Amino acid sequence: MNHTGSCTAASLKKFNNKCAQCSVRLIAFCGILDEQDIQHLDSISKNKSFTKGKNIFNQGDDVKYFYNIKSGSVKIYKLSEDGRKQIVGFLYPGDFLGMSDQDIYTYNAETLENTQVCVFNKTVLENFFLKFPRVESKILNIVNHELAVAQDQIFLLSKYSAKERVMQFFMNISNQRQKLGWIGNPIRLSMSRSDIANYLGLTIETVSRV
Amino acid sequence: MNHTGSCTAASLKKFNNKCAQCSVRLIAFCGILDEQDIQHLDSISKNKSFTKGKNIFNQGDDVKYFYNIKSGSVKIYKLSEDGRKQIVGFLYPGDFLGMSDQDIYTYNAETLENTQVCVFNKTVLENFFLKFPRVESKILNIVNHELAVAQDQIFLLSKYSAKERVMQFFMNISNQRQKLGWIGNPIRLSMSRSDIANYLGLTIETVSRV
DNA sequence: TGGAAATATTGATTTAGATCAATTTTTTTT
DNA sequence: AAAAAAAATTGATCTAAATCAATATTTCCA
Repeated sequence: MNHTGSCTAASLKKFNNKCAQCSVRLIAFCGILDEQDIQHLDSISKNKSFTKGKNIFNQGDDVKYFYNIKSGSVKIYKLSEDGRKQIVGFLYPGDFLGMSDQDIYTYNAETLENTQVCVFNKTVLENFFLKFPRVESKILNIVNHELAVAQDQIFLLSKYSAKERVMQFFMNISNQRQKLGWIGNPIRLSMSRSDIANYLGLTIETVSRV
Repeated sequence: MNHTGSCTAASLKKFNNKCAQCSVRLIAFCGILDEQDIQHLDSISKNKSFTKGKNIFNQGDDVKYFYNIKSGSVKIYKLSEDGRKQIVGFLYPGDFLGMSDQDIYTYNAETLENTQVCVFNKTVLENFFLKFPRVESKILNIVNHELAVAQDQIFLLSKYSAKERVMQFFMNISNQRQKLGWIGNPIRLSMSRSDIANYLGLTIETVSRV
């Protein structure tokens, strides 16, 4: 065994601060935990990095981990049996992903750029919920928000014209950035035209035109 | 004061069994509660009936109540500023409705036929969650399922042809009925062609044709 | 039960956006 | 920095589903 340093439990604790100092803490589900309780969460989370275009998980895989995005962005998409693909959402710093109503992920998650995430073991985080039910309440609120966003997208796909869809997309991006406190101009989008078109239920040519 | 009967608390309790004997108990969120705990839920719930075509609540109203459907069916739909309407779901016995990510309902709920619901005061049920966190976990699972259904609908609206949409709709109805243990044939639909068309992002003429 | 109103079907025509195709621009690699 | 590859734009044509229109059928209610 390698002894490069000798630390007591107490002195270790003060270095165990990735959650306490996390840049997305206040906008993520962990924002409801105080300085004391965040240490518990810290002990069950791990940081991980993905380069651009990597799969975080795939549709059909067993749900082993939940994720929080720290930086970068992610597209989530579904594939049908015959290979058709539909992007059902874009996720940004502070967003939580990986939860499912089943034991398997119901969609693919792929990074749009270099992305840092915070990883939780599914079972361990679920046990954490038992100790801190307020955290599960917060997650419930987040999933309800995702549902509301999905219903808005249903409206868009069914009732909006191509022009309206693209306009709404930029409105959403703008609101998203405002929420993250980003005021960058000109706007640089992490997703391709092809991803935008797919998400909006249009072709790339139509998006270019409108 | 009117004394038509004198009951002790104990004798009252044995009549207080609408939840224990509820026909949808095993398929609704309350199914996870045992004979003991269901009594607590019973004491905070109230039955209510709506005739066909009545609003249970409207988009924009303050969220005061949550509902469980006991019998009948409900359509939930969103209205845009300029009056366009989009049905985002049909709900059946056992389904839970009224939860929102905000303090206001984000859609309208209207009965498709005579419908019996079970009503919970929002604040009271939220306090109940604090005592029985397993119930909130169950609700979280239900909302995750609704999200998965909404994402399937996004796929349908963006990638399926008119024929495929109508076929998928009948598949869903069929699965729904099987889950409720209904084997009725021929199938009687509670929603109009116009509702089906709206839900599937089509016109009534196209649904008639395919 | 009959007649009105609502709902559904079928037909003719139009159109928004898809598809096919040819550049042009941007990004990546050498 | 030049060449190659990838992504985006622009143009011409096509088509699935919308719209407009005319019955037909079902439901409602007096």
